[in-house]
Amino acid sequence: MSFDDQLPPKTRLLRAAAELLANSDGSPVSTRQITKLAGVTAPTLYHHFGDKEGLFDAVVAAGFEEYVAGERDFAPSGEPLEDVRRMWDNHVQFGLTQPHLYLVMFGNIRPESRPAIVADAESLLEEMLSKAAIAGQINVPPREAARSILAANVGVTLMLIAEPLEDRNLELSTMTRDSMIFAVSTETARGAAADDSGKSSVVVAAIALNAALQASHSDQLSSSELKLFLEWLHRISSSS
Amino acid sequence: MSFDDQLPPKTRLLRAAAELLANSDGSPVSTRQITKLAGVTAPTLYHHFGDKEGLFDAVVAAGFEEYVAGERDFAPSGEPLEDVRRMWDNHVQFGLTQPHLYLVMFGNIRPESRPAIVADAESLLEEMLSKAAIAGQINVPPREAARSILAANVGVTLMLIAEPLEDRNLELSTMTRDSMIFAVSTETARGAAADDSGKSSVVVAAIALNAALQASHSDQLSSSELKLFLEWLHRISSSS
DNA sequence: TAGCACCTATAGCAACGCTATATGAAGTGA
DNA sequence: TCACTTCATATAGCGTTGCTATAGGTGCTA
Repeated sequence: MSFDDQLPPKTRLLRAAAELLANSDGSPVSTRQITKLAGVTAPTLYHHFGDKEGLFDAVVAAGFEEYVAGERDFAPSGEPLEDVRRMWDNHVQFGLTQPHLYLVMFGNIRPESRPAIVADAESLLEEMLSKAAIAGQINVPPREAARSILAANVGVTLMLIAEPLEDRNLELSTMTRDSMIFAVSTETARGAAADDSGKSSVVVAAIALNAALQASHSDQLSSSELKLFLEWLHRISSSS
Repeated sequence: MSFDDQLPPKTRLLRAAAELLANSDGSPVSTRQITKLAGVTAPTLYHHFGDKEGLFDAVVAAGFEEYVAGERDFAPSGEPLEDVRRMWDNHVQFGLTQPHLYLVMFGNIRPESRPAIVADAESLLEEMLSKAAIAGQINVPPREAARSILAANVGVTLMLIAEPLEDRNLELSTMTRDSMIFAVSTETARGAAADDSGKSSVVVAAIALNAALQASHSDQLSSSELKLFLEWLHRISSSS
């Protein structure tokens, strides 16, 4: 009926909220349910978390830790784009196993907590994409690529969550994933060769150099020189 | 204070709900607010719509009509993939101008109404993609392509909605859009490059950029800027 | 022992979604 | 014209929600 009485009320509240949130089929979870399961009374909740939303934020933060841990856990394969694929799949998997947590994290607009979470997820991806950029494997700046891929990843995951379980088709995920990665990558594992002027190769090289510079802290240029240099690089990178 | 008394209560309820939903900054809208603005009492709402959710569904349905109308309004350009681009942009625009409506439509899981809406949006896209398929312009079945593109479209739109208005960057949309379309299309308007021997370092990238720049006559930099830029490049390239 | 944070409980408020019941208006058939 | 049905609206109030004013314990330090 109630929770482990040894644990402090704050922890019991967190666990109770997480459990109820996970098992509620989309229906809202009331503070009374939570406090009853945790074996405490209302003011305790508000003392520790200020708000119902505050409690949920704490639950989400915990869930996000789990998500990030999942994203970091596998060792780099040496093939950055392959790792990006695994990060994508891990993201989808997290959304499907914890749909309610995921919805609070990504399916809502909550100007306070959401951008931070999104930014974190983005930088995880960007980190990996930077490696790909250094290896000259992508033709788009890592930051933009990360934003774009993450957006598609979120969209796919929400789509799958909303779909009834029986006709949930993961092919949507793999197809969209590979489309996005293919689009930003320099591999031309596609038919007809390319002719185009050297312009896009300039862009690729500029992006690669930019990423490499970020990673290496080269000291060949003074900081003021470097600043201007990077600005020019960016200008070159973002030419059409 | 109240709404046009000439209109039937049902219509007034719909308009009041739509107006309040549009102007509420994410905060929930109560039935009491709605009935007060519409100038009716509670049972009237429940007589016509059964439910608060029923009323909201009706509002969403109206909003969806508007969305579909927007998707259909422009005449086909004869270039199906170009039309897909415009549908994408229209979708994003709809989401940004009616964020709360959009969130109810796409950012939630509501097993009843959502799949129908999604299916409709999907078939609009699929219709257009079928034309592209007939013209041999895509290399993926239209249905799968539509699902995939729509998922990415939704993800991007939610991303943009969640972003604070001042640093909302539509480039995310166009880039993701073109990535998705490029990935499913048979056109290979892609640059060469991807020559690199695999070893990646600042030096290699700098050399590559240097060579590429020599060959391409990029006009992103003025001649004086270019001169200094190349000098720095050389300094970086000849570092130990 | 006194004082002081900290934490928790009792009790209850205002607002919420919703409804049992009643009343009015409008049409229909004899 | 009159009962009868049907649809639409209103009065009043139920149960639940998120939240809080207030007070009581508990364990420290002085």
